[in-house]
Amino acid sequence: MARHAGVSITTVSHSLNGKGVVAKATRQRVIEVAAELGYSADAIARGLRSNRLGLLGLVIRPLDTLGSYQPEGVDYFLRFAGAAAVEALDCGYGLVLMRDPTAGNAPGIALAADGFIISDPLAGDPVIDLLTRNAIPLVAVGRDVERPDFTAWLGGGTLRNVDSVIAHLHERGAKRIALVTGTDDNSWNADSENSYREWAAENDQSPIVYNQDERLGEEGGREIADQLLASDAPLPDAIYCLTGRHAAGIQAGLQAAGCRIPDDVMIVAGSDSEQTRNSTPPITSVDLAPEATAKAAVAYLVALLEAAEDDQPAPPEIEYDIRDRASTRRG
Amino acid sequence: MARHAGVSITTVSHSLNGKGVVAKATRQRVIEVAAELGYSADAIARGLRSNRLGLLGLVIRPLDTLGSYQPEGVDYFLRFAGAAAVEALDCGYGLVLMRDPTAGNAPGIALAADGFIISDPLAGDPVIDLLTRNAIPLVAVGRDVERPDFTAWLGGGTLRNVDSVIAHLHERGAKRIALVTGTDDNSWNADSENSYREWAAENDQSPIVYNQDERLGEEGGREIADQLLASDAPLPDAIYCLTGRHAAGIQAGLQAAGCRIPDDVMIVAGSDSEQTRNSTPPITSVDLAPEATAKAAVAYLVALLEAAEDDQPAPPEIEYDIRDRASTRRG
DNA sequence: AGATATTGCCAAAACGTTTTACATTCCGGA
DNA sequence: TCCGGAATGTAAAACGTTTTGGCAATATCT
Repeated sequence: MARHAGVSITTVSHSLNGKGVVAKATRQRVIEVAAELGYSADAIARGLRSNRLGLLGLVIRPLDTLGSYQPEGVDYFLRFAGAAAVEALDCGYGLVLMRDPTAGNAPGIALAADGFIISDPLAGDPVIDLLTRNAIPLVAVGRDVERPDFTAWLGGGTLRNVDSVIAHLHERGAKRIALVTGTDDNSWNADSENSYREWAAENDQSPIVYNQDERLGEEGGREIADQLLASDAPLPDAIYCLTGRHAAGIQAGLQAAGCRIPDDVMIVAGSDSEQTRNSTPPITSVDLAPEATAKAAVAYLVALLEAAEDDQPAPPEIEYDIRDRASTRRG
Repeated sequence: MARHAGVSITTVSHSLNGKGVVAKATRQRVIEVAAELGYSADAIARGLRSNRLGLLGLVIRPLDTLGSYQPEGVDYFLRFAGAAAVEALDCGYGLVLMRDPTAGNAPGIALAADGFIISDPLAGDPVIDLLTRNAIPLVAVGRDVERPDFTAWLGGGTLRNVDSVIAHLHERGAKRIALVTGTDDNSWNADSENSYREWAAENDQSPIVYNQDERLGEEGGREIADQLLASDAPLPDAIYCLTGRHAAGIQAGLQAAGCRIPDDVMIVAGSDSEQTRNSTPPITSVDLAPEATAKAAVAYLVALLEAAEDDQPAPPEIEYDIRDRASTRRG
């Protein structure tokens, strides 16, 4: 390239990057020759010098514990990943989806990313340890409940979802509201349960909480339905179930026992999915806005990477809507 | 690192990579010190030397033309991307989803990938040009119809889908079968239409073919329904519609005009999606097996990358199933 | 005219590996 | 005692950039 343009390697670099001092004419010529030759600087060599590859890593923790990366009907994460990849591209970065990079055979490329997005970190997440140890910037979606001083996370709105959902159910006439969470040790489960218990305490209701393994899917929901039916206590008149697949299973299980939805029991899912949209009746759900969240997370991370040390941006807020469906529409 | 272990940089490299000649004891010690320090070779520097980053690129062409990367209800591509990412990880690679790298502001990292997967290349696809010019190995899903000598592609089974679908419809009693394709200039559309026309010629049926822009989604399907209804020719008694969203729109459009599905017209979609699963009646569809296809594509590409020049592997075959639903189940 | 800036370019160092080719030590055999 | 070869380790080159410092040549000032 340098030979073709009749200048030094240095001048080529300066011309193409707009750095240094190069005569306009020379710069122009170099740019033309580069275009003609289809030349562009090798990203790896450039990365070696600058320690910036132009690559973001994405780790979706629930998929690590779920084992499968294609759980049927759970489209939240794939939509999240797709949207994140696109937003990254728009910011001039590539995005690599990875599994837990602390687990054994992570590809060497893992730690070469400029920054990371961790979706739903576990409590005291070792991935966050690894990254901070290597001084790699990261942004989390959902907080690490054991790391209160780590503030670069977004998605705090999920906390307020509990209140919105309870308000929604009250409005529709619910009196005794139960909560069903997953068992992953993340803030989505933990904070939701805490908020719920707070509300119960404030309203003199004895809390009704079930925790069910996310991996069990609809079948796990049916189990919860059985437990509710077998319980001595009367059935709640509304159930807030964080995961969509559990919600669909609970609804099916209750219906199988002759229980009418929404007239006997109303159901809300904390995460919209194909199952909640297409159950009969369709299940009212919180739309966690995977695309918007992903975009916000990427934009925030990029801002973090490109900001000066001294004026770090604050995490963006995200608003979630309730998709009002027949499972909470009485009469 | 070298200092900590009291050996030269060379010996560290040799020890960790199992190359060169190092005394067993020395190698052991180096490995221990590395583990203790949490040291592992910098992927970028290594990449610079070896020209291998451990990164695969994925370009999904239909999403480039679709404009959006999250078309509602089109889950094929996100499932494909997710599965590809996971399989890549299992093979020790990271996977980067990219847009058309020939279009302007591609991230520099684009050409640093070790190999590429191109899903549904266009005719004479410039992305394939770019990659071959840069000697980057690639694998396509679907062939480039203008590049008959390019053989590293899989998914030829889509050709046979036309036959299977027609056989299925015949079996259910269809006599006049219409075809609706998209307008993207790829082999999925082109080869399907060719196969259909061949079949029509062989069976003395005058072909009924509509082409509709993929981007129009269900609305585009309704338009086709209107055109069918407005046509002088009698309605076909079965429609094979390649995209799921068009199929759902056609079904809705015909139903709105009082046409009964499947009794008056049967419908088959060439690609399963949320719309085909959840229309009333549910639409019989070809399951394009995005996960299996993605896995096969990645495995094939990795085999290509790691094979010696002289024994290149052959592309794998993929089988597709027809999901038999009510839209083709008469009386 | 001589001193001092300014402009335009380049050589060389640095980034952290892998690879090649060579240096040292040690041993056994002549 | 000397030599050849095996065993072990290392120095140096190479990968393709960016960055730093400097050197001419030209322009500007006194």
